[in-house]
Amino acid sequence: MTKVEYNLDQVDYKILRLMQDNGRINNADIARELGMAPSAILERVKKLEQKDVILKYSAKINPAAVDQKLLSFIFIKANDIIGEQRVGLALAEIPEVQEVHDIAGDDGYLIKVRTSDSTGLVDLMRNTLSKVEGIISTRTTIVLQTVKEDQQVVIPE
Amino acid sequence: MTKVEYNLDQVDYKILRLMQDNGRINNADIARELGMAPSAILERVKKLEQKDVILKYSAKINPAAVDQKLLSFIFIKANDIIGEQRVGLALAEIPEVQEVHDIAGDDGYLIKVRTSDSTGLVDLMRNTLSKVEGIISTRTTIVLQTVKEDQQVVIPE
DNA sequence: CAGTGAACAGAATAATATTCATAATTAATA
DNA sequence: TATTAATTATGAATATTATTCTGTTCACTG
Repeated sequence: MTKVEYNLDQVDYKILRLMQDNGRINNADIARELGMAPSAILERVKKLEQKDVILKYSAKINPAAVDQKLLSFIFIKANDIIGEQRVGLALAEIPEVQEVHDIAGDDGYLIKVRTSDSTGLVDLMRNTLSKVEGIISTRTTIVLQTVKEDQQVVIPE
Repeated sequence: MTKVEYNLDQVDYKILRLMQDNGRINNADIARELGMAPSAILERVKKLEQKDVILKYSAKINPAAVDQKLLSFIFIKANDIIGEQRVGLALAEIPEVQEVHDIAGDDGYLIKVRTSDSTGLVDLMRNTLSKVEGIISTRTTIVLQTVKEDQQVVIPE
């Protein structure tokens, strides 16, 4: 049980808002925005990283540009023991699988998968998913069009 | 119809891999990694941004740190006309809604929502979702635990 | 009310970003 | 295939940021 206290204040929230919106914003700009010294911002940001408030920085890449045009969600029923998650972890190892969620109700997982096209999806299911021990059944939902897709979180205050 | 040619080569792919993994990596480091001059990397990166291969940079924030501990997926049946997407766009405006996908089959949407807890979810559905015109029905799936969640895309070669 | 620690400012230094002129490479074509 | 044009890279110079460090303030505590 790792109970963590984050203890964030207004300034932290403002920094997070700026960095969530632009992961490459520099300390100088944040400092200007908040009317503080860049060195102070640097300290804050480092602390936010250490406290695991900021988990990672990443460049969002256009899936179409790297030929990953098909997005699908797959519900997977598994025979995992409660609490354990052998299947979930195995699914998480697959590069095309962007998300693995343990969901309530169906003793199963919901995963998000990106492939080049429907052929790629079929291949993935045949060659990779089928190799995962403990999968009982799957139900696939194809995405026709994505209206919004980000990881932006609502920041308080 | 905006048909785009991305025309990426090995070097671009390597850059994308590095930047997807670390959105704050600097040109100097990329240059060292690839055995090129930093100025050349800068040019490449700028081109990747202009071509919309790199869509955005962002800091991934720990949802728990900002009290957004509950993740849910909601299937939404709507009476949108095919091709149009009034409902989808309205859903996309809601800050708690991170994703809106137009899905095949059910003439509906699949959305991903983050709230503080189940109370927050209920509030959102009562106060915000219910205000969206054209929603026929919803079916909610609660996430108990997330095993993996990123936007990393498989980069060729 | 001295002592301690956290947070910030400001100055100095180190590192990186950016610009630009030139060279190398590649592609196009006569 | 030689020649030109266009693209891409280099390397040096400069601008901007990151980072370090010292000193100050302020809140808290014994």
